[in-house]
Amino acid sequence: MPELPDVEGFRQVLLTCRGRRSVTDVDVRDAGVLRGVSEERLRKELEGRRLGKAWRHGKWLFVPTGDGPTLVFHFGMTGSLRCCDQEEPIEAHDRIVLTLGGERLLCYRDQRKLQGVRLADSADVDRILEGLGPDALAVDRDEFLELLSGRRGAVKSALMDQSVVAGLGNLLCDEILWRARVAPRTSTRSLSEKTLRRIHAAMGRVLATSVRDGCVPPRRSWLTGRRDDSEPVCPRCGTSMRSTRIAGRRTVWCPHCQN
DNA sequence: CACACTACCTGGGGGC
DNA sequence: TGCCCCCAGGTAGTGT
Repeated sequence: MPELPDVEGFRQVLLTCRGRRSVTDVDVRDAGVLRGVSEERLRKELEGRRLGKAWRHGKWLFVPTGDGPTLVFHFGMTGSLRCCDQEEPIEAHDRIVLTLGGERLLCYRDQRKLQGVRLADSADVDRILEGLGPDALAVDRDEFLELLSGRRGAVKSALMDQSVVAGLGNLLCDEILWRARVAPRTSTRSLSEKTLRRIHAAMGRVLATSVRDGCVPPRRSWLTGRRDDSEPVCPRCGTSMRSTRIAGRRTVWCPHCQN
């Protein structure tokens, strides 16, 4: 599920989970989501510390803990973060549950465990950021053109590459290219500057709406709202949409609008 | 270096 | 009903 807009929503969950209460309990219900940190160390480092102001880069979420290490979340394809009262039931996929201020629960839920939770010192944080391009929400037009220049492969592959631009995932890329009327397999190198600008503009609009909604909205007027139909048609022109695999991911596009 | 492909996990759905 | 295979909004590792 989580692409930039979803993770931005999880950041809001942290910011609004009743201020910055200190961690009073750390319940690791499935150590399979811990990356490079033991259950014992996670508990030791977090208990008694206050969660600072969360920040996000691409699909990564960073939570400083006062003078301690930074708590780092990545949500893979199925992760989420929620804040609830202690009375609410813990579900099977709630892998880590933090108690804040003795009363609120912060639950890291993730079915597939493709990614996970880690503790990072500042060097670790730098290492993560080094592998990422600029955040998709912060890339201006000129920088976008620069980032995509010299790329040979499919434009969708370039947009999906987190080291180029951070935050775009499979749904966002299809949505952006559909809105910009560019076929996903088009070689990046063959795109005119004008077309690249159109993609950048589409990225901005798609992200703005998606961040507001906390996800890429499955509206019927969007490609995302059609892609799971048994026989999807383009919301713009009614043409049957095509489906293929690019960069290992299912890719849906309109052969009429996007070419 | 740029790119493509697979493995890593779990669970839901379709076909037989 | 059970089993098997495929698929799913991500990334790291490996090979070309």
